Formats: sequence, structure tokens, C-alpha cells
Amino acid sequence: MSDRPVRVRIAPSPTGDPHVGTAYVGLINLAFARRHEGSFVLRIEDTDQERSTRASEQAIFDALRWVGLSWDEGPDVGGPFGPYRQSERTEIYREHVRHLLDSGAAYPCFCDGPTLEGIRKRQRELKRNKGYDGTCRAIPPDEARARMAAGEPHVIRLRVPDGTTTVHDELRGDVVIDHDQIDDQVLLKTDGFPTYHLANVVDDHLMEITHVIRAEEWINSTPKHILLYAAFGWEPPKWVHLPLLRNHDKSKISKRKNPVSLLYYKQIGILPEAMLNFLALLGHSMPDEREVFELDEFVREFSFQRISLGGPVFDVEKLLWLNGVRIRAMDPRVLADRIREAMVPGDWLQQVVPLFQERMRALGEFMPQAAFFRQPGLDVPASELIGAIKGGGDPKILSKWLTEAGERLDALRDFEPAPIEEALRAWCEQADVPTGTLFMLLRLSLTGRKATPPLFETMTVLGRAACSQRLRTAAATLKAAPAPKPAPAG
RNA sequence: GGUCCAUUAGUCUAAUCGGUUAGGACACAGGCCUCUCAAGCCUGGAGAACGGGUUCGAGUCCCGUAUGGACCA
Repeated sequence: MSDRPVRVRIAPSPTGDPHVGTAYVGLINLAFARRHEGSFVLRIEDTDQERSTRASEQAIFDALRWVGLSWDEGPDVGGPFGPYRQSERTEIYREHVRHLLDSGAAYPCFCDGPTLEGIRKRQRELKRNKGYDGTCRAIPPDEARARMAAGEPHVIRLRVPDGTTTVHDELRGDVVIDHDQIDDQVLLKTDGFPTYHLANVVDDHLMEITHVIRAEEWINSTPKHILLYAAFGWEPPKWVHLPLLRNHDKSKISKRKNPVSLLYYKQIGILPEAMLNFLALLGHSMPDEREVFELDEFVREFSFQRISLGGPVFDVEKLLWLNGVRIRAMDPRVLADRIREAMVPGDWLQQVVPLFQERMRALGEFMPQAAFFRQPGLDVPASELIGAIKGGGDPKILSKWLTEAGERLDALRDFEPAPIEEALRAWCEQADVPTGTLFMLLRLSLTGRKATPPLFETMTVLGRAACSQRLRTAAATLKAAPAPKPAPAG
């Protein structure tokens, strides 16, 4: 079968935000294509005129490129099998339907809404699975042609014979599906636009797609597609149905229960490499159980045999872990650049970012932690400063500590971590104050936070002037604070 | 309701042809390190849905049941 070059495709609908599932299926398609030196095609399925938008289409392009997937052919890059937008191919579909009509593989159906409803109801009562009973099959061809010519509203249906179809899925083997599960499928709607099934099959054939790699949700409609290939006299592609990504409750991933937009993950500061890496971990494993790897490594090891079929839960925790691993592995300057591009401008990042590199799992976690660097008038409430002492402390005394320690710092020649630490430890020893206590008091005074990067490095980056000022502010705040209530006797 | 697919710890998964104390990772717990938080390191708890069968031997093959999911209605 196929000495033909491998050609695969993804065919997203441009409705709404770009979906992680699209990236997932895209990744598998891309990996398979690259692995076999084939082509990866992007086709836009915008036959739903109501819901499709150009903005959404552009967002899909952008998001897929962002995540690192690129296609060899598509609406924006062109290619020898275009056009790659279904809305630009309607004449092709109509023409193909004419062939099916001529050969008798398809027939016009003139049933209107109420009629169909009646049929559906009767079918239900008869406990039939099909919603349509094939009523219009009985119309003689001449009459049908005349009614169509007269402009009577109709759809075109596929004549589905009795029997079964065996779908050979590359991952699951043979799947037998009885035709009593399949309606005489509508191919062309009343408005003359194709349905998914028709457009999909025609396009896949004309674009010479060799392997249809798509989500499992399509497996039950594959017989319709196989029947269509047969009706056209075409050789069908190979079928590969991928497991569906799941919510935590195992239902098909959905935006009600899980963020599914690639834009969301970009926005919170997931690295595209991490997203791709994470998706590659869902349902596919590396032979050596490696979990952190690049796209080219994945491509090298990719194999259908390494795909597992249970629907994997999209676990954001693991994605964040993976993202953190990759953030830590980055060159600090590159990390600063990426934060600058993605979130906040400023040269100050170069100095500050390294302090937080091992403390963020996503780029978006940077600013909330580092904001204190950018607050000129930082004034921490006394109540919080006092929290540095377990069980509270006398603010007057704490104020004095800050003043004295601050003087030591002011006297330093080099405002570098080592001398700062040395000076502060010396003061603690002399004043008989536990270092941990003083350090926490300083940390709160300088940053307003209890969890920060190492104190002395933080001070150096913050700078002598800012430190001095913040310590004086905190000392003053404490000095003005009321004395603690005397502890109840007992 | 019908059909199809799936089923290793809370989650992602590994284990050439059936022979392993069922391995790794995330998360969780404890500890080490330590100026806090992280990171790192060490340790720990936690698993084959159930029942039959085939076999000397089954997570691995077969059947049934259950559960989950998808699709169609």
C-alpha cells in the first residue's frame, strides 16, 4: 500500500480559542510525518459558516506556531493541494456529490423538518437505532431529478447498505461496526454546503492523505468515511484513533472543567517547549522512560506501538513541574528576555530574574514574587514586622535592632552578599539576637514577604540606598507602634 | 437506550516471546541541607477493577461482569 509518501493532516475548525487537543493531535501527526519524512498538512474546516471566524483561524496559526508545530502545507503557506480552507472548496464537493448521485450511491432527500421529526419518532418507537429510515430512497430517479430541477429544497444522503464495516485501526486492530448504527448520512445540506463527513473524505483523498490520525471520538463514524471512499472508488487511508485528553473526572477535556485554550497556558507563562513536551508524555512513552526531552528526540523515538490507549488526564500540576524543570535549565539571560517579552518590560530583570529562577514554575509566577523590587515606597505594617518574632515582640526593641543593624550596613564598603552577611552575623553575636530572628525581620522590612530569595543576594540586588531607606522606614513604623499588651499572668 | 473503545497507585506511565521483590515520574508525607521560600538529596505510604478459564507459570492470552469514556439516538 504505501510506497506513497506519508502525508498526514490536522483539520481544526476555526471556532473559539485554539485548543490543547488540537496541539496534541497535531504533535502526533507532526511526529509521525517527520519520522517518515512525510508531509504535515494544516487544513481549516470552516464549513460551519455561522461559527467560523478568520480571527479564530489566525489564532490557531499563531498558537500552533507558538507551541512549535509547523506545517508543510496550509492556507497561509500554500502548497500543491490547495485551497486548504474548506469554504473555498464548495464547488469541489458539489461536483463530487454529482458523481455519487449519478452512480446511485447517494440520493436526494426532500423530507422537511416536521417529516423528519415524525420519522425519528416512529423509529424510536420501533426501537431502531437509526434516526432516518430511508424514505426518499424510494423516489424514482427521474422524479427526484425533476424535483431537484424545480428547486425543491433537499439534502443529499449517502445510501448506506445493510451489513457491517470493519475499520482497521492501526492501534486497536479490527473494529467491526454494524450499519444499523449508521444513518443514511447527509452529505450536502439544504444550503448546498457539505457536511463534515463529505468534505473530510473528499479533501483527504484529493490531498493524498495516507494516514488519518485523529481523536478517538471519530472512530464510530469511520464506517461512513470508508463507505464514502468505496462509493467514490478510492483507496482509503490508514486509520489511527488517538485517545482523548480527559478532565480530572475522566470526561473528555472541556473548558468548563479545565483550561483548554493554548492562549491561557501561554498567558500564565508556560514555555512552548514544556507544553509540547508535556503533550508528548500523554499517551506516548520513551523507550528509556525519559520525561524531559525536545521535539527532535520525540520524533526520533515516536512509534504507534508506544502509544497507550487509556485516555490520559491532563494534569496541570505535572505540566507546571515540567515547566519549572525547563525554566531552571535555562540561561538566566534568556529567561529574563522571555519574561520581558511575555510579561514585563525593563532592564532591571537582568539582575532580579536569577534570584527567582528556581522559584517559579511558570513565567507568570515571577512578578507576584518580585514586585517588591519595584515598590519605591514600600512600607510594611508593624503587625507584620512583629510577626518575625514567634509569639510577638516589643516593637521598640525591634526598631532598635533595625536601626543598629542598618548602621552596620551603611558602614560597609562593599555592598555584596559576603560582607553583608559577615556584618549582620557580627551584630547578632554582639547584641545577642538570634540570626534567624534578625534575618526574618530584615526580610520583612525589605520585601514585605516571608518567602523570598536568599536575603543577602536580595539586598545586593536591591541596592544600598533602597535597603537603607526601607530599613529606616520599618524602624520608624515599629517605633510608632503601640507596645504589646502585657501577657496575661498565669 | 444502542454500538464501539478503554481499564497497572490520586495522576502520567514502564516492563522484547506469558517467568521481575510490578520499575520510573508528578503529587503527597517525613528527613537532610538551610537566613525564609524554593531547588537539591534521602526515606516512606500508595497499584494490577472483579470473577472464571488456558498454562508448570498471567499485569501480559481468552471469556464474562463491573466501571469509565466516546459516538449515535
